[in-house]
Amino acid sequence: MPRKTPPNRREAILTAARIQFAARGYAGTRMEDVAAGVGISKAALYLQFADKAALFREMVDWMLETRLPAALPPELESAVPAAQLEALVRLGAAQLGEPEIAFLPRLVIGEGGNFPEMARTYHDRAVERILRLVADIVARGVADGSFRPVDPYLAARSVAGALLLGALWQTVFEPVGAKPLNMEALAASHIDVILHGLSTGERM
Amino acid sequence: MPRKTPPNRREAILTAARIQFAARGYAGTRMEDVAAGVGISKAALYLQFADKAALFREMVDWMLETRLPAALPPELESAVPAAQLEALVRLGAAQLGEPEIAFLPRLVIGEGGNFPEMARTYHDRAVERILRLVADIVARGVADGSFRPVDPYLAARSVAGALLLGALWQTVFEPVGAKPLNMEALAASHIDVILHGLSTGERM
Amino acid sequence: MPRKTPPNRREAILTAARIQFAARGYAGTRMEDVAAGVGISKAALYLQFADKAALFREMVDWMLETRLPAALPPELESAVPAAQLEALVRLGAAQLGEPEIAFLPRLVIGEGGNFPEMARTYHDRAVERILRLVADIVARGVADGSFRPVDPYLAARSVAGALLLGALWQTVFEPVGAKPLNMEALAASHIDVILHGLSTGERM
Amino acid sequence: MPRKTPPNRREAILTAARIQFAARGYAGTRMEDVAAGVGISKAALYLQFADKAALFREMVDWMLETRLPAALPPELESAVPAAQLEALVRLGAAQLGEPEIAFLPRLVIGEGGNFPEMARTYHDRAVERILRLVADIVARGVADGSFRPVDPYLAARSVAGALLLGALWQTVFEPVGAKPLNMEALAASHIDVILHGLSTGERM
DNA sequence: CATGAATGAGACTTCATTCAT
DNA sequence: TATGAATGAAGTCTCATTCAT
Repeated sequence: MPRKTPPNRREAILTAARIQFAARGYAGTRMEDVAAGVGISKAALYLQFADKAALFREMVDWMLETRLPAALPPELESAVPAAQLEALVRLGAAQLGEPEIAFLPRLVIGEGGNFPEMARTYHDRAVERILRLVADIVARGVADGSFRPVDPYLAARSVAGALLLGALWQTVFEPVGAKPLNMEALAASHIDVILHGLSTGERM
Repeated sequence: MPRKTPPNRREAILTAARIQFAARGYAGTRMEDVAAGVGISKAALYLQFADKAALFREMVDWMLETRLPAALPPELESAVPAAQLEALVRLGAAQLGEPEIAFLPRLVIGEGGNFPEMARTYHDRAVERILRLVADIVARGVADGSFRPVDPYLAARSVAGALLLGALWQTVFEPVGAKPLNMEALAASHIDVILHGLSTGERM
Repeated sequence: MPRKTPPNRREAILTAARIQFAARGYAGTRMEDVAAGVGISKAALYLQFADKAALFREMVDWMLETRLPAALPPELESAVPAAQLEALVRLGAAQLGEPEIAFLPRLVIGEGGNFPEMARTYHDRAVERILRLVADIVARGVADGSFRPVDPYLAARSVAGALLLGALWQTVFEPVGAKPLNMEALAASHIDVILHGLSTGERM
Repeated sequence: MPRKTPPNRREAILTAARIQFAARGYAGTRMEDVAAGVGISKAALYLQFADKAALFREMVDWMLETRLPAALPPELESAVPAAQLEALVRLGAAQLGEPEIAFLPRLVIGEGGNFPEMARTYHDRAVERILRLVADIVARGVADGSFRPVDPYLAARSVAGALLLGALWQTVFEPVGAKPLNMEALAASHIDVILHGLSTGERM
């Protein structure tokens, strides 16, 4: 019926693709399912995307573009490292607590082997960026004496690891009956441990 | 060609399956690839395993049975909690540093959605067991005053998270060009941060 | 190649299926053969039928629906039982004389073991109905004194048996060299014997 | 264990084959099932029979050789045609009432298309022989004036048809819920109808 | 002779992708 | 542009048949 393709047609497809890929993985998702999710024909998908792999890749890219920026808070520029770290962990936990975002790490981990460029993109734009952000904060703390002299980039893994674990817990294990994990509580505990672990003790 | 089935035929298949599934994921692996990996015909696989899904599940179970026990060290029963934790993290890092084991978390994360029982088994036998082990050590430390009063089970995630991140880094991102991660160095740094974060400061 | 599916695509497939199944039986028929018979691809069959078994079952159902009604004559209501019986036998012989119909009993007999529902349907819709029809006529003859007091339902088997034998003769034995059987002659002889056997002697 | 093949090994296989083929048809029967029925290995079957088709054919031949002769009674040579016919129908009904024999017509009808020689053999040795036997009796009756002047060979179909119908009823339709058919009662009714139909009326 | 183990060939199905309307 | 219909390419699984012991 719509003569002109609605301008949001692409997004509608990407959204349907996100849902299907998140639920069934790349191989388990049929183009027909995605089409049905949008309410259009299979063939119409190919008017917007070259093939299934392209749809998958562009969906991941789209998620990185539209959802990730929100994860990088520009406003706490001036805070002390400890406060910045705390805010960042809390923010990350909140983001990864949402299923619409938490599925991404899972998907990248699972399909990365068959989509190297995608894994690379995800690494560059999400993982590396976040680790770098954390590492910078840690480095600043070390520099100003509020943090002990640790390797910032390695320490960043100590910071980020628990959040990744939490996200995967929710998407992989809770659906099969694992005890639900409260991401906020995890964040609070993690912040407590991490900040104690990093701080020199003078402040904080 | 071979006369009597070598007694390790099953294991040979499982090994080939491990390699293929690790490399291409469940859907990406063709039974023919596995058979070729063993040097037998496709049909011979079905002499040992009911179908592809069974082969996959049994491969994961087999990994859990044969590789996991080594991860639970009985010898440091009597050590102080901090020492136990340190040993455990070092051990975990070493284990997850080996590609033959590191692929498992990746596979479970990626295929868990389509193999719920497998995800459940992995959760029960690996994830939960390790978290519980760590949590028990932490609890003991809290009890004897060497650790600050933290929630042991949440803290266990702070401990395990970095190792998981390291394992996934190696299997997911290093193959696509990410900077190699030295698991030993990560373990050392993580131990430093975590023990500082948990300890009361009197000892250690 | 064809643009719009001809509206008779389903029927075309069913017809090709009839021919193949009649010629080779269920197991002996390959979906590829059926597809080739229609001039389409194998995959196109699955657009219309869920699987091979469904195609087989629906072909039999379709035959029962489209061909059977013709075999059940509603018009000789008012005739005397003997005349009704004669007409019915003649009609049955004519119907079963056509190869496009005669294969059905053969197929049901041969594959009924593996397709119980089909056997049941065939029994209900063809066999039982015809036997009942004959039995009713016989019962009417017994009631009006033109037939001897026989068990109508058993006598119906005496009536139908020869026709079944004739149909199977043509489909099973003639192809391997048996002496051809003239169904009309068989019908005439059978009518003679049967009517003499049933009648009281007053009329006829 | 048995060093020498037991002399009844062939028969044991044939018996197992009979059971399996009767239950599942030719295609539905796996050599493994037959072997399991005998309690030997699949390979052992090939020591006695060239291949599956040979086993099938020889099983049918074996049935014809061992079971059919019993159907031809030598003792009523001297009886009147009517009595001979009655005895023959009763005997045939009794034979076809046994499942171990009744499956044969069904099998021949179902698989005859794929085993022309078998169909031919069955025709020659069973069908034709019985029809000829009946026809001879009828001819004798016609000759001695006890039967009306009918075509003996066609009339033989009137005689045999009901029995065939009865046998197929039992093997094809009773297993799917059709009302059980008492072969003895059918025989009695059939004899009544047929003899009345054939006889001149003077005797009998 | 007997068999456990192996395999080649084949059949069914699925699905991403294309095309004529 | 949108789509219903079609298909080629694959992949899983089965099973009759064959060896080496």
